[in-house]
Amino acid sequence: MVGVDGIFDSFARESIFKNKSVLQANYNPEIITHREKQIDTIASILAPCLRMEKVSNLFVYGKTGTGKTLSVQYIKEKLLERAKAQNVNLTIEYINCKLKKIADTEYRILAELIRKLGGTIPDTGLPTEVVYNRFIELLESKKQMFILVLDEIDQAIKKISSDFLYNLTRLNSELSQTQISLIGISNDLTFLDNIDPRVRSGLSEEEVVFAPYNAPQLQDILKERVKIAFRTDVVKDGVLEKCAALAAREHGDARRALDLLRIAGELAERESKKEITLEYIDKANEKIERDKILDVVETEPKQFQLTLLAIMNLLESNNHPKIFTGDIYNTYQELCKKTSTEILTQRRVGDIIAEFDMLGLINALVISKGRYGRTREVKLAIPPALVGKVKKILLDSLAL
DNA sequence: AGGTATTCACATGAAACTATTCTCTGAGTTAGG
DNA sequence: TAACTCAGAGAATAGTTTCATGTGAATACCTGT
Repeated sequence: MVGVDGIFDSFARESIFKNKSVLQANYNPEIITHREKQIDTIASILAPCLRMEKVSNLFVYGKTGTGKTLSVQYIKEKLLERAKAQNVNLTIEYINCKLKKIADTEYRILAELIRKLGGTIPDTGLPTEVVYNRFIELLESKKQMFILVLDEIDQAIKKISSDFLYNLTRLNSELSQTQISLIGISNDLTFLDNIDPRVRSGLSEEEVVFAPYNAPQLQDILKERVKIAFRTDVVKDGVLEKCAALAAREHGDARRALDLLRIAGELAERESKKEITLEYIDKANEKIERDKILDVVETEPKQFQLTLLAIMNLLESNNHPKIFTGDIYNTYQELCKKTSTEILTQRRVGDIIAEFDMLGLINALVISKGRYGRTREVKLAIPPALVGKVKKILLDSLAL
């Protein structure tokens, strides 16, 4: 252990970082490498707004970390600059629909918009229709072009019905002063397939796809940032390439590549090293995985923790590596009695198991055992090195 | 042996319910003129 | 009479229950050889 003074000392020394924020997620670079084509396309689609002409609704697809949000934000800034210079009354609002408690329902998205436009609206208690009316009122208060960017729109539509989008596209007919256009950003490429065709045609008049970066492209991106982020000679040979390769494996996620580099840097610095070597990338990779898992396990509500513990206990006692929903439910019930928690229905526990699958803590595969029914076959996806720690967290937090 | 028909043990979906938190409204109350 | 208080009605939301329907393939059950 270094001790508190030691920690402060190592921070007082010269950092290997020159400007760490460059590697953080919210950083907006001057130039967006390898996205020129998409940016041009989007720009040409949106350009008519500078002449106060209605802009086509636009849909942007691409996996996480492919630069969708970054590109759209970039164009937004440029457009606003230009609009100001040309005296065009243009408003562009960006809303991330995934943010819990802020914009993940119809009501909240509208409320957030109203706030951004300078209105006030309570968090709850009002009929949604009232919120609509206030929104329209605000829009109509002056003549303007309004572009609404809805990021991670697929997340929101899973919860809200697609009527919401329909209403938005239809809003123009109720507006006399304002022209409103939508830009939807989605991680899910199949998203548009499962929504109402009426909505689809209105919504996605134009589409732009962001393909995943490949490893060389990721390297280029990293190179750009490394120049600004680190002091010279901090990043050893092969480090960039490795970051890029690891991230390319994760569907070309640039964010992941940058995270790897940043955390590797932090780890190296913590050990008061002057350079980042390959081993730190491996450590960073592990740390990212570990933190993600531990964070999920810790913050999950009680019933989820009980379910997870049931799964882990079963896998431990049972030599077969295969366990099924029914077994889990039985063990879960026992655990509930032991902790005097109320027992949820099997229906619900089934959903909880499905959610763990989504989170990547387990692998659950729906199989048919023929005469013996249909069920999920569950395997733990937590790395063995972490199992002990996860279990301890569960036992602690459940006071067992 | 080969072909159907059953059947299990859940999965998956939709709707309804519950508890909580919050707004708005209007009746009743209060205090000052 | 104007301002204030406060209870009740109505909303949104998250988490759940209830009810209903779906489903893939191992078996049971035929059927004719």
